[in-house]
Amino acid sequence: MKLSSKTMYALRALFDITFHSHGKATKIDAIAARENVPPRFLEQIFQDLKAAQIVGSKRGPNGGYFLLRSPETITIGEVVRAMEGGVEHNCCFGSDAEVREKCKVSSKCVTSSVWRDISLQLNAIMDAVTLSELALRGEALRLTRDSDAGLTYTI
Amino acid sequence: MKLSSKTMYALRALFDITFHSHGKATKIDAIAARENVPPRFLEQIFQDLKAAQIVGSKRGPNGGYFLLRSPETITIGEVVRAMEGGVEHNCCFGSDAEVREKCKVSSKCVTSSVWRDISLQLNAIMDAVTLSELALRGEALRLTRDSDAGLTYTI
DNA sequence: GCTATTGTTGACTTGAAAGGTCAAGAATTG
DNA sequence: CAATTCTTGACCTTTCAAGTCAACAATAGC
Repeated sequence: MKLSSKTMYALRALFDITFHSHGKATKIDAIAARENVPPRFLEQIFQDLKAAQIVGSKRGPNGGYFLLRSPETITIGEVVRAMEGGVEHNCCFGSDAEVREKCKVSSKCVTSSVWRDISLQLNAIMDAVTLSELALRGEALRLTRDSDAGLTYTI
Repeated sequence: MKLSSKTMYALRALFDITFHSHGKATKIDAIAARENVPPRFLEQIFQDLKAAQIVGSKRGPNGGYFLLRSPETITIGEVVRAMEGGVEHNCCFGSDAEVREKCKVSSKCVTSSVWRDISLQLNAIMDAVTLSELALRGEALRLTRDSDAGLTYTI
Protein backbone atom coordinates (compact mmCIF):
# COMPACT_ATOMS: atom_id res chain seq x y z
CA MET A 1 0.00 0.00 0.00
CA LYS A 2 2.62 2.51 -0.91
CA LEU A 3 3.26 4.40 -4.09
CA SER A 4 6.32 3.55 -6.15
CA SER A 5 8.98 6.22 -6.10
CA LYS A 6 8.39 6.63 -9.81
CA THR A 7 4.87 7.81 -9.09
CA MET A 8 6.02 10.04 -6.26
CA TYR A 9 8.62 11.59 -8.54
CA ALA A 10 5.97 12.15 -11.18
CA LEU A 11 3.68 13.91 -8.74
CA ARG A 12 6.50 16.06 -7.48
CA ALA A 13 7.60 16.96 -10.99
CA LEU A 14 4.08 17.95 -11.97
CA PHE A 15 3.72 19.95 -8.80
CA ASP A 16 6.98 21.67 -9.68
CA ILE A 17 5.76 22.64 -13.14
CA THR A 18 2.46 23.88 -11.76
CA PHE A 19 4.11 25.78 -8.95
CA HIS A 20 7.15 27.30 -10.59
CA SER A 21 6.61 27.71 -14.29
CA HIS A 22 3.38 29.34 -15.31
CA GLY A 23 2.67 27.97 -18.74
CA LYS A 24 6.30 28.03 -19.85
CA ALA A 25 8.16 24.93 -20.96
CA THR A 26 10.43 23.65 -18.22
CA LYS A 27 13.67 21.71 -18.66
CA ILE A 28 14.12 18.34 -17.09
CA ASP A 29 17.39 19.37 -15.53
CA ALA A 30 15.80 22.35 -13.81
CA ILE A 31 13.06 20.20 -12.31
CA ALA A 32 15.50 17.49 -11.35
CA ALA A 33 17.69 20.02 -9.56
CA ARG A 34 14.85 21.73 -7.72
CA GLU A 35 13.15 18.54 -6.70
CA ASN A 36 16.25 16.49 -6.13
CA VAL A 37 15.30 13.69 -8.50
CA PRO A 38 17.72 11.69 -10.72
CA PRO A 39 17.58 13.48 -14.10
CA ARG A 40 17.88 10.37 -16.26
CA PHE A 41 15.12 8.71 -14.36
CA LEU A 42 12.98 11.79 -14.74
CA GLU A 43 13.35 11.60 -18.52
CA GLN A 44 11.82 8.18 -18.45
CA ILE A 45 8.99 9.36 -16.22
CA PHE A 46 8.13 12.24 -18.50
CA GLN A 47 7.87 9.88 -21.43
CA ASP A 48 5.12 8.07 -19.55
CA LEU A 49 3.39 11.32 -18.66
CA LYS A 50 3.56 12.34 -22.27
CA ALA A 51 2.10 9.06 -23.46
CA ALA A 52 -0.73 9.60 -20.98
CA GLN A 53 -1.44 12.98 -22.57
CA ILE A 54 -0.74 14.81 -19.36
CA VAL A 55 2.25 16.82 -20.54
CA GLY A 56 3.54 18.01 -23.89
CA SER A 57 7.13 18.71 -24.91
CA LYS A 58 9.20 21.02 -27.04
CA ARG A 59 12.76 20.38 -28.21
CA GLY A 60 15.70 22.63 -28.71
CA PRO A 61 16.84 25.68 -26.78
CA ASN A 62 14.20 26.96 -24.39
CA GLY A 63 12.41 23.67 -24.83
CA GLY A 64 11.08 21.47 -22.08
CA TYR A 65 7.85 20.03 -20.77
CA PHE A 66 4.57 21.72 -20.03
CA LEU A 67 1.07 20.75 -18.90
CA LEU A 68 -1.32 19.94 -21.72
CA ARG A 69 -4.33 21.05 -19.71
CA SER A 70 -4.93 23.46 -16.87
CA PRO A 71 -3.95 22.23 -13.38
CA GLU A 72 -7.56 22.18 -12.20
CA THR A 73 -8.36 19.44 -14.68
CA ILE A 74 -5.45 17.12 -13.90
CA THR A 75 -6.11 14.77 -11.01
CA ILE A 76 -3.84 12.74 -8.79
CA GLY A 77 -5.79 9.65 -9.80
CA GLU A 78 -5.02 10.24 -13.44
CA VAL A 79 -1.32 10.52 -12.71
CA VAL A 80 -1.22 7.48 -10.45
CA ARG A 81 -3.05 5.37 -13.00
CA ALA A 82 -0.70 6.54 -15.74
CA MET A 83 2.34 5.55 -13.72
CA GLU A 84 1.25 2.39 -11.94
CA GLY A 85 -0.98 1.04 -14.64
CA GLY A 86 -4.66 0.68 -13.86
CA VAL A 87 -6.01 -1.56 -11.14
CA GLU A 88 -6.34 -5.05 -12.48
CA HIS A 89 -9.49 -7.07 -12.21
CA ASN A 90 -8.68 -10.67 -12.60
CA CYS A 91 -11.12 -13.53 -12.13
CA CYS A 92 -14.82 -13.27 -12.77
CA PHE A 93 -14.85 -9.50 -13.00
CA GLY A 94 -11.95 -9.09 -15.39
CA SER A 95 -12.20 -8.28 -19.05
CA ASP A 96 -10.58 -11.55 -20.07
CA ALA A 97 -13.35 -14.01 -20.91
CA GLU A 98 -11.07 -17.02 -20.75
CA VAL A 99 -9.93 -16.22 -17.22
CA ARG A 100 -13.50 -15.53 -16.22
CA GLU A 101 -14.53 -18.94 -17.45
CA LYS A 102 -11.82 -20.75 -15.55
CA CYS A 103 -12.76 -19.15 -12.28
CA LYS A 104 -14.33 -21.86 -10.18
CA VAL A 105 -12.97 -20.97 -6.77
CA SER A 106 -15.65 -18.94 -5.06
CA SER A 107 -13.30 -17.15 -2.69
CA LYS A 108 -11.51 -15.62 -5.65
CA CYS A 109 -14.73 -14.07 -6.84
CA VAL A 110 -15.63 -12.80 -3.41
CA THR A 111 -12.31 -11.20 -2.64
CA SER A 112 -11.88 -9.67 -6.03
CA SER A 113 -15.39 -8.30 -6.04
CA VAL A 114 -14.67 -6.64 -2.72
CA TRP A 115 -11.34 -5.35 -3.90
CA ARG A 116 -12.98 -4.05 -7.04
CA ASP A 117 -15.42 -2.01 -4.96
CA ILE A 118 -12.65 -0.69 -2.78
CA SER A 119 -10.48 0.32 -5.69
CA LEU A 120 -13.38 2.13 -7.32
CA GLN A 121 -13.78 4.18 -4.18
CA LEU A 122 -10.04 4.76 -4.03
CA ASN A 123 -10.02 6.05 -7.58
CA ALA A 124 -12.87 8.41 -6.73
CA ILE A 125 -10.87 9.78 -3.83
CA MET A 126 -7.78 10.28 -5.93
CA ASP A 127 -9.78 11.90 -8.70
CA ALA A 128 -11.05 14.47 -6.24
CA VAL A 129 -7.59 15.98 -5.82
CA THR A 130 -6.13 18.09 -8.61
CA LEU A 131 -2.75 19.63 -9.36
CA SER A 132 -4.00 23.06 -8.43
CA GLU A 133 -4.93 21.66 -5.05
CA LEU A 134 -1.30 20.58 -4.74
CA ALA A 135 -0.14 24.05 -5.65
CA LEU A 136 -2.38 25.54 -2.98
CA ARG A 137 -0.93 23.22 -0.39
CA GLY A 138 2.52 24.16 -1.56
CA GLU A 139 1.86 27.81 -0.90
CA ALA A 140 0.27 27.11 2.46
CA LEU A 141 3.24 25.01 3.46
CA ARG A 142 5.74 27.55 2.27
CA LEU A 143 3.98 30.31 4.18
CA THR A 144 3.95 28.34 7.39
CA ARG A 145 7.56 27.46 6.85
CA ASP A 146 8.70 31.04 6.52
CA SER A 147 6.69 32.45 9.38
CA ASP A 148 7.69 29.51 11.55
CA ALA A 149 11.30 30.57 11.52
CA GLY A 150 11.42 32.32 14.86
CA LEU A 151 8.51 30.67 16.59
CA THR A 152 8.45 28.71 19.79
CA TYR A 153 6.09 25.78 19.85
CA THR A 154 3.70 25.42 22.75
CA ILE A 155 1.71 22.31 23.35
CA MET B 1 -2.19 -0.09 -6.97
CA LYS B 2 -2.78 -3.74 -6.67
CA LEU B 3 -2.73 -6.07 -3.71
CA SER B 4 0.09 -8.56 -3.45
CA SER B 5 -1.03 -12.11 -3.98
CA LYS B 6 0.03 -12.79 -0.42
CA THR B 7 -2.67 -10.42 0.77
CA MET B 8 -5.20 -11.86 -1.63
CA TYR B 9 -4.40 -15.36 -0.40
CA ALA B 10 -4.78 -14.16 3.17
CA LEU B 11 -8.20 -12.70 2.48
CA ARG B 12 -9.30 -15.84 0.70
CA ALA B 13 -8.04 -18.05 3.49
CA LEU B 14 -9.86 -16.00 6.11
CA PHE B 15 -12.98 -16.05 3.99
CA ASP B 16 -12.62 -19.80 3.77
CA ILE B 17 -12.41 -20.20 7.53
CA THR B 18 -15.37 -17.91 8.06
CA PHE B 19 -17.42 -19.55 5.39
CA HIS B 20 -16.68 -23.23 5.85
CA SER B 21 -15.63 -23.94 9.40
CA HIS B 22 -17.82 -22.52 12.10
CA GLY B 23 -15.50 -22.00 15.02
CA LYS B 24 -13.59 -25.23 14.46
CA ALA B 25 -9.86 -25.28 13.86
CA THR B 26 -9.08 -25.75 10.18
CA LYS B 27 -6.00 -27.40 8.68
CA ILE B 28 -3.78 -25.53 6.29
CA ASP B 29 -3.95 -28.33 3.77
CA ALA B 30 -7.73 -28.27 3.72
CA ILE B 31 -7.82 -24.54 3.07
CA ALA B 32 -5.05 -24.78 0.51
CA ALA B 33 -6.93 -27.48 -1.37
CA ARG B 34 -10.28 -25.70 -1.32
CA GLU B 35 -8.88 -22.32 -2.25
CA ASN B 36 -6.19 -23.56 -4.59
CA VAL B 37 -3.32 -21.86 -2.80
CA PRO B 38 0.25 -23.24 -2.40
CA PRO B 39 0.22 -24.93 1.04
CA ARG B 40 3.76 -23.99 2.01
CA PHE B 41 3.10 -20.40 1.17
CA LEU B 42 -0.07 -20.48 3.17
CA GLU B 43 1.89 -21.59 6.23
CA GLN B 44 3.94 -18.46 5.97
CA ILE B 45 0.85 -16.31 5.55
CA PHE B 46 -0.80 -17.75 8.61
CA GLN B 47 2.27 -16.94 10.67
CA ASP B 48 1.75 -13.30 9.80
CA LEU B 49 -1.95 -13.47 10.57
CA LYS B 50 -1.12 -15.06 13.88
CA ALA B 51 1.42 -12.39 14.73
CA ALA B 52 -1.25 -9.82 13.95
CA GLN B 53 -3.57 -11.47 16.47
CA ILE B 54 -6.15 -12.24 13.84
CA VAL B 55 -6.01 -16.03 14.05
CA GLY B 56 -4.95 -18.53 16.69
CA SER B 57 -3.60 -22.03 16.20
CA LYS B 58 -3.68 -25.47 17.73
CA ARG B 59 -1.15 -28.20 17.05
CA GLY B 60 -1.51 -31.93 16.78
CA PRO B 61 -4.30 -34.10 15.38
CA ASN B 62 -7.46 -32.12 14.73
CA GLY B 63 -5.43 -28.98 15.09
CA GLY B 64 -5.38 -26.03 12.71
CA TYR B 65 -6.15 -22.35 12.61
CA PHE B 66 -9.20 -20.44 13.83
CA LEU B 67 -10.34 -16.84 14.11
CA LEU B 68 -9.45 -15.16 17.39
CA ARG B 69 -12.47 -12.86 17.20
CA SER B 70 -15.88 -12.98 15.60
CA PRO B 71 -15.99 -12.26 11.84
CA GLU B 72 -17.95 -9.03 12.38
CA THR B 73 -14.99 -7.50 14.19
CA ILE B 74 -12.28 -8.38 11.69
CA THR B 75 -11.91 -5.86 8.89
CA ILE B 76 -10.30 -6.02 5.48
CA GLY B 77 -8.18 -3.04 6.45
CA GLU B 78 -6.79 -4.87 9.40
CA VAL B 79 -5.81 -7.82 7.24
CA VAL B 80 -4.30 -5.69 4.50
CA ARG B 81 -2.25 -3.70 6.98
CA ALA B 82 -1.06 -6.90 8.63
CA MET B 83 0.12 -8.31 5.32
CA GLU B 84 1.44 -5.29 3.47
CA GLY B 85 2.81 -3.44 6.45
CA GLY B 86 1.29 -0.08 7.27
CA VAL B 87 1.41 2.88 4.93
CA GLU B 88 4.70 4.67 5.39
CA HIS B 89 4.90 8.35 6.00
CA ASN B 90 8.29 9.57 5.07
CA CYS B 91 9.39 13.18 5.01
CA CYS B 92 7.94 15.89 7.21
CA PHE B 93 5.00 13.81 8.35
CA GLY B 94 6.87 10.68 9.32
CA SER B 95 7.75 9.58 12.81
CA ASP B 96 11.47 9.77 12.16
CA ALA B 97 12.71 13.12 13.46
CA GLU B 98 15.97 12.90 11.57
CA VAL B 99 14.25 12.43 8.22
CA ARG B 100 11.83 15.20 9.05
CA GLU B 101 14.71 17.57 9.72
CA LYS B 102 16.43 16.79 6.44
CA CYS B 103 13.32 17.50 4.44
CA LYS B 104 13.97 20.73 2.61
CA VAL B 105 12.34 19.95 -0.70
CA SER B 106 8.86 21.42 -0.53
CA SER B 107 7.36 19.14 -3.15
CA LYS B 108 8.16 16.17 -0.96
CA CYS B 109 6.11 17.62 1.84
CA VAL B 110 3.23 18.50 -0.43
CA THR B 111 2.98 15.14 -2.15
CA SER B 112 3.38 13.14 0.99
CA SER B 113 0.84 15.22 2.85
CA VAL B 114 -1.62 14.57 0.06
CA TRP B 115 -0.80 10.90 -0.03
CA ARG B 116 -1.17 10.74 3.72
CA ASP B 117 -4.69 12.15 3.47
CA ILE B 118 -5.59 9.75 0.72
CA SER B 119 -4.30 6.74 2.58
CA LEU B 120 -6.23 7.72 5.68
CA GLN B 121 -9.39 7.73 3.62
CA LEU B 122 -8.45 4.43 2.03
CA ASN B 123 -7.95 2.84 5.43
CA ALA B 124 -11.36 4.08 6.51
CA ILE B 125 -12.92 2.46 3.48
CA MET B 126 -11.17 -0.83 4.09
CA ASP B 127 -12.08 -0.78 7.75
CA ALA B 128 -15.73 -0.55 6.80
CA VAL B 129 -15.73 -4.05 5.32
CA THR B 130 -15.64 -7.06 7.63
CA LEU B 131 -15.14 -10.77 7.20
CA SER B 132 -18.82 -11.42 7.77
CA GLU B 133 -19.54 -9.09 4.89
CA LEU B 134 -17.30 -11.33 2.79
CA ALA B 135 -19.22 -14.38 3.94
CA LEU B 136 -22.50 -12.73 2.94
CA ARG B 137 -21.17 -12.01 -0.50
CA GLY B 138 -19.99 -15.57 -0.74
CA GLU B 139 -23.48 -16.84 -0.15
CA ALA B 140 -25.01 -14.36 -2.55
CA LEU B 141 -22.52 -15.36 -5.22
CA ARG B 142 -23.05 -19.04 -4.67
CA LEU B 143 -26.79 -18.63 -4.94
CA THR B 144 -26.56 -16.73 -8.18
CA ARG B 145 -24.11 -19.28 -9.47
CA ASP B 146 -26.42 -22.19 -8.89
CA SER B 147 -29.54 -20.59 -10.28
CA ASP B 148 -27.56 -19.40 -13.27
CA ALA B 149 -26.90 -22.93 -14.39
CA GLY B 150 -29.58 -23.22 -17.04
CA LEU B 151 -30.07 -19.60 -17.88
CA THR B 152 -29.75 -17.89 -21.19
CA TYR B 153 -28.31 -14.42 -21.11
CA THR B 154 -30.16 -11.64 -22.80
CA ILE B 155 -28.63 -8.26 -23.38
C1' DG C 1 4.93 -43.49 26.26
C1' DC C 2 4.54 -44.23 21.30
C1' DT C 3 2.94 -42.62 16.99
C1' DA C 4 0.57 -40.02 13.73
C1' DT C 5 -0.69 -35.52 13.00
C1' DT C 6 -0.32 -30.70 12.59
C1' DG C 7 1.76 -26.21 13.46
C1' DT C 8 6.74 -23.65 13.91
C1' DT C 9 10.94 -21.86 12.51
C1' DG C 10 14.15 -20.22 9.54
C1' DA C 11 16.97 -20.88 5.66
C1' DC C 12 16.89 -21.13 0.73
C1' DT C 13 15.75 -20.30 -4.48
C1' DT C 14 14.13 -18.06 -8.46
C1' DG C 15 12.24 -14.61 -11.57
C1' DA C 16 10.54 -10.32 -12.20
C1' DA C 17 10.16 -5.72 -11.24
C1' DA C 18 11.79 -1.39 -9.23
C1' DG C 19 15.06 1.97 -9.62
C1' DG C 20 18.47 4.00 -12.15
C1' DT C 21 22.17 4.84 -15.99
C1' DC C 22 23.83 5.76 -20.55
C1' DA C 23 24.80 6.91 -25.51
C1' DA C 24 23.56 8.03 -29.98
C1' DG C 25 20.10 10.49 -32.55
C1' DA C 26 16.46 13.98 -33.89
C1' DA C 27 14.40 18.50 -33.62
C1' DT C 28 14.65 23.39 -32.81
C1' DT C 29 16.37 28.04 -32.07
C1' DG C 30 19.46 31.82 -32.74
C1' DC D 1 26.02 25.66 -38.19
C1' DA D 2 26.20 25.02 -33.27
C1' DA D 3 24.25 24.75 -28.96
C1' DT D 4 20.49 23.01 -26.64
C1' DT D 5 16.97 19.95 -25.31
C1' DC D 6 13.92 16.11 -25.85
C1' DT D 7 13.76 10.92 -27.81
C1' DT D 8 14.64 6.24 -28.13
C1' DG D 9 15.98 2.13 -26.57
C1' DA D 10 19.35 -0.70 -24.59
C1' DC D 11 21.51 -1.77 -20.35
C1' DC D 12 22.57 -2.58 -15.38
C1' DT D 13 21.95 -3.60 -10.43
C1' DT D 14 19.52 -4.43 -6.33
C1' DT D 15 15.48 -5.63 -4.05
C1' DC D 16 11.46 -8.20 -3.23
C1' DA D 17 7.50 -11.05 -4.24
C1' DA D 18 6.45 -15.68 -4.49
C1' DG D 19 7.29 -20.05 -3.46
C1' DT D 20 9.94 -24.33 -1.55
C1' DC D 21 11.91 -27.14 1.93
C1' DA D 22 13.56 -29.69 6.04
C1' DA D 23 14.06 -30.37 10.67
C1' DC D 24 11.77 -29.55 14.90
C1' DA D 25 7.95 -28.97 18.66
C1' DA D 26 3.54 -29.82 20.52
C1' DT D 27 -0.58 -32.51 20.99
C1' DA D 28 -4.24 -36.14 20.85
C1' DG D 29 -5.50 -40.76 21.04
C1' DC D 30 -4.37 -45.30 21.69
